[in-house]
Amino acid sequence: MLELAILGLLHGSPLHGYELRQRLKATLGTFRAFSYGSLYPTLRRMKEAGWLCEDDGNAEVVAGAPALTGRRGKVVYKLTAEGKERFQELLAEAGPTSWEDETFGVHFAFFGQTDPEVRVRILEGRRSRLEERREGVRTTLARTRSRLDRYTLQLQEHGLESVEREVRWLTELIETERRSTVPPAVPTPNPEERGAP
Amino acid sequence: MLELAILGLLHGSPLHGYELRQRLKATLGTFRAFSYGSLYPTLRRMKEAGWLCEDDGNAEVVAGAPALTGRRGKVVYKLTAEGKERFQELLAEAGPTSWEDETFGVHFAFFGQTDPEVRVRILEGRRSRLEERREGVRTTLARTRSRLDRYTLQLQEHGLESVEREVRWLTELIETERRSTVPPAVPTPNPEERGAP
DNA sequence: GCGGCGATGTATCGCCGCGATACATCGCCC
DNA sequence: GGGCGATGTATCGCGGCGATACATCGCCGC
Repeated sequence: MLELAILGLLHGSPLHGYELRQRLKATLGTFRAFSYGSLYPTLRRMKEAGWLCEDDGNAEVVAGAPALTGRRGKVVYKLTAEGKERFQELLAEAGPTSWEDETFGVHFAFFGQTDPEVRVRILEGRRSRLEERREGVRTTLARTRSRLDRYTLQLQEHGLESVEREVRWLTELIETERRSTVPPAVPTPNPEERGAP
Repeated sequence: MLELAILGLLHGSPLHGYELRQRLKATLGTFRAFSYGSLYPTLRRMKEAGWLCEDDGNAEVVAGAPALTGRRGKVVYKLTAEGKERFQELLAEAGPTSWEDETFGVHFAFFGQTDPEVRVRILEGRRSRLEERREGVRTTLARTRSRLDRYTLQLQEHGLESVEREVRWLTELIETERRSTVPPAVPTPNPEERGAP
């Protein structure tokens, strides 16, 4: 998850750890913080895996930063070719099957780097998982409702509403995505039915 | 966090691991699952700490025979006196300062076991943390809005709305809590019922 | 000039919880 | 009478968090 985020941010421009974290907060801050305690080890791991390498010395490509001259021990990372591959690979993957998994958020943040079909697929995947979850909660809630005390019940219902809200959001997004994917009035007769309803 | 949940559930009646997990899903399922991978180690830790003990009513003396090659019995846990203390202690604590911290949900689920003042304090604490967070997001969002691409922006805004929604929820709860808390020695002459469930 | 202090910057440690996995027993239905 | 799903206990590796430890930089007051 963090891996994907790093790949995505570094896809724009090379960055060093601290800066990376600022970007992380700026782009994903609403649902995830990512402390240094995970950032630095992950960077190291990724470097060892070959997705990243150090961009030392000459690069002044760092955009929008104050007048920094990289003379200190800043370690600037950039993507390798394998890293870019890996990024696309991860982006296109549907992401794990857990409803708690916030990897979706990271996927979503980098939707700009993907094709429309992948976007729709991922949005629908996320929605399905949430719907399963919603049904699960509804079922157990219906079965146990009478035994739950007031607060537990309120908690469950609030949670349920959150899930429902996100499902609605996703549905909107999917529709928008579909609408904007409409083939631009090409005179070609529409021979191909696009998969899932 | 899981510790608090276990304490709370065992406060009702002694349970064994599997059952505990079912309850966990039923009462906290909307925001947390708690796998066995955390449940069993936590139980062990808590037992060692003295909050729990085994509620093994019968037949423990048969230790001599090496013949029991299988036959793992259910391990039923119950709270010790210290465990009950610990529960109250944890319940009354305001819970850590992180906005991601879902310990609040566990607190809330066991509000029935606490006094009204503690409830209000915890609700307000949670709300404060969310408000801080909301302001932080708003600020960075205002500053970086123009540089963010469409999807990132949408993500941030959705997240922001979620936070706002929860703040509203909490505010309602606080008001309800305040209203239903009978202020000591204030003879308000308005006995009208508000139709609270 | 100089001393403090907050922002920038890299890095590690211990803990917690998750998902996967392994293994064993029970009970019900075909 | 046997298969299979629910019940049940337990462990492992890993990803992420919060705290912490150090450095350096740049700006402020004095």
